Amino acid sequence: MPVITLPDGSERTFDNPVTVREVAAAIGPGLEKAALAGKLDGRLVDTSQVIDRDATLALITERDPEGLEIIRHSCAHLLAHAVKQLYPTAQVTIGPVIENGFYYDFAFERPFTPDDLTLIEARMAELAGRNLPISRSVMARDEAITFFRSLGEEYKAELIADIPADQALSLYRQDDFIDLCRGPHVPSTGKLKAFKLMKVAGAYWRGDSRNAMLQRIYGTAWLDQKALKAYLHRLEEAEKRDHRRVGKALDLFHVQEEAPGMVFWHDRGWRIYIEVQNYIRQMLRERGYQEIHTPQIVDRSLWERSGHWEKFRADMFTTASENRDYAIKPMNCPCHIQVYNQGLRSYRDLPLRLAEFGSCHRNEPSGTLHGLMRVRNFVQDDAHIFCTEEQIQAEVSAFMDLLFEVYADFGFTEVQLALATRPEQRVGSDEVWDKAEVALELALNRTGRPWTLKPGEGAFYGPKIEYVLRDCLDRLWQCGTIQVDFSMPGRLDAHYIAEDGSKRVPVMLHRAILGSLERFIGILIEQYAGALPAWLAPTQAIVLNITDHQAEYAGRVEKSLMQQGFRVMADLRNEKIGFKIREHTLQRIPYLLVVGDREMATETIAVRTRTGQDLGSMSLTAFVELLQTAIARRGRTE
RNA sequence: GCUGGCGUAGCUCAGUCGGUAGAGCAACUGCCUUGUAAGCAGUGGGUCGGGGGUUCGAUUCCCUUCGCCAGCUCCA
Repeated sequence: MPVITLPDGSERTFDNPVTVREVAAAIGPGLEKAALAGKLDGRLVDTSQVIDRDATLALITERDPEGLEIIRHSCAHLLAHAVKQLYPTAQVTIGPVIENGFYYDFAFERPFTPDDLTLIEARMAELAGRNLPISRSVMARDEAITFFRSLGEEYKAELIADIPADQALSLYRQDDFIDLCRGPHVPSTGKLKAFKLMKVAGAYWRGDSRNAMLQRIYGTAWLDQKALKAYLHRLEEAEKRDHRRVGKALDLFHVQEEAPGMVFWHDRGWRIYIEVQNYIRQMLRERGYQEIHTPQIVDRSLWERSGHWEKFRADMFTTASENRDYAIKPMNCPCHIQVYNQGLRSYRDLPLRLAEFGSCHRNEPSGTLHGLMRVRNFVQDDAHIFCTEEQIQAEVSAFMDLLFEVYADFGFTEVQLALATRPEQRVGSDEVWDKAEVALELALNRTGRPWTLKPGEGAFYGPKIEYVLRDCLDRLWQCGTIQVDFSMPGRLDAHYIAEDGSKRVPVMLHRAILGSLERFIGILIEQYAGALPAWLAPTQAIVLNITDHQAEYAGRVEKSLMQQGFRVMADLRNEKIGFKIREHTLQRIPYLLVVGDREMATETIAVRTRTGQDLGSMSLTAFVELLQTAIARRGRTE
């Protein structure tokens, strides 16, 4: 005699056990039709779920966020169903929901081609059109292993073997296709109305590179065709912002075969680079950092002492001269300790903050290189803070304040924060780890921002906080970081004399705000789609004459602005003004200064923005003021 | 590094079921002296990523190598 409590608080009593679908039907036929699943006492279940005792129930439809997730999950099954029909020898593995869609991994004797995807998608549409009922059943674990073995599904059997023996498993069947799945699923395939297969790529079985490589088919799924189209359109728009495309169009940088993963910065890109660097340089100075500069190439013996030679040799570029082996530095810290070690340090010197725009080389695997985002040669806004254990907390907090201030100046407010804690393999006592992890956690909580925990993902020498930004295609890139290091100062003989006269080893904090300047600029380019704010724009204003007659005046305007410290150019070509405006607007120059006879006569300039706004004619002084205001605002919008 | 796809003019791309290539934009030359997102005409430009093989003949087919793209793994 179950009593069902609905989300609005109302109760319905049934004489016999009922299914979720029957409850929906009792409320109304429209709801019965719309129900995709139920939420029974907070747990997502199928509409076929039988309820035999009192419970709270919410019906899940397209309007609930869970509804779309279930649709995507069922789409993954539909994909597997279609693949098994078309290619019976393919083996199914897993098919989870991801952001914007789903994927399914298959083991198959030959690669899937784009033509295969077309066929598979067509079969999916056909199966969806037949509105096949999806039914759930339960099977004992060992029985399930035998069952999937008999189907030749070895991967599935392996997955099930990892589940405790006493546990019963749920199976989902649609037509001739049966898959192991926790569920829930939509009641029938007709609920799947808007999906598209996107791409096929390799993926290791169980995410382990020692395992076989499977084929992963990615798809996207939405509530209706309109939402699907909107998503595809969004993707196209995002691709237009891709920093590799924009970097070429705006003549910022290039890469070429002879130097894979290393950037040739052109004048315009380098102006951005310098501007970013100088900004950070100033911020660090104001906060008590010293800027130093250390060698690119250092003898092997230092890397042996630091531990890099043993652990990361394959990832370092090396060179040799006169019977000595060298490594091109992959990071700056060992060199910074050398600077620290010059002279005897006192506790009064701490915290000592050493910063460097150090150019590092790491021999990253070829498959991981990606435009400016993942390169083999990069410059970090790197610094190492040498301090006592007691100072960790204050230094981390001060760093966080600085970091958010800097990110805000660049217009980034959405930052993902994560704390990576002690890994299995580590150095240092648990006591010290406790202290460091607590210090980082306190600093995170103090921000009032959400953060995630990554247990066991800290470095072997200490825990760290990661600051992650997204690119235009929703890929995540770590930019800032702060890491506590208990190991390296000791390995490289760093000491200070404490208040009581004893000799102690300092703690070292590795920290960066932008991380790699290359990556950060890549993200900036995408953030602004190339239209960088005035303070970063390679060219802040361009003077355009209408005819040769104003060439001399235009030159004077250019020179005056240049002498006042602005990045300005003049375009005196014999072209129509419309042509010039189009070209420089596409080059994303913030201000276009048009000078014709009228302006020349009145000693003014006609100002137009790259967004097409006409600011009218004004004196040069008025424009300088306007430009200065824009520059001072940096990337902040308020 | 792994799996798959791709590599044609400065750029974006077409093409060749094997007979040494084409468009638009850009560049160059000339005309036009122009008022807020493309003025007109003409000209030049490619060892079709590199190497090897098959063939009378390869940009096209095969092998190999490098790079790029997508994803996976990795990222001190």
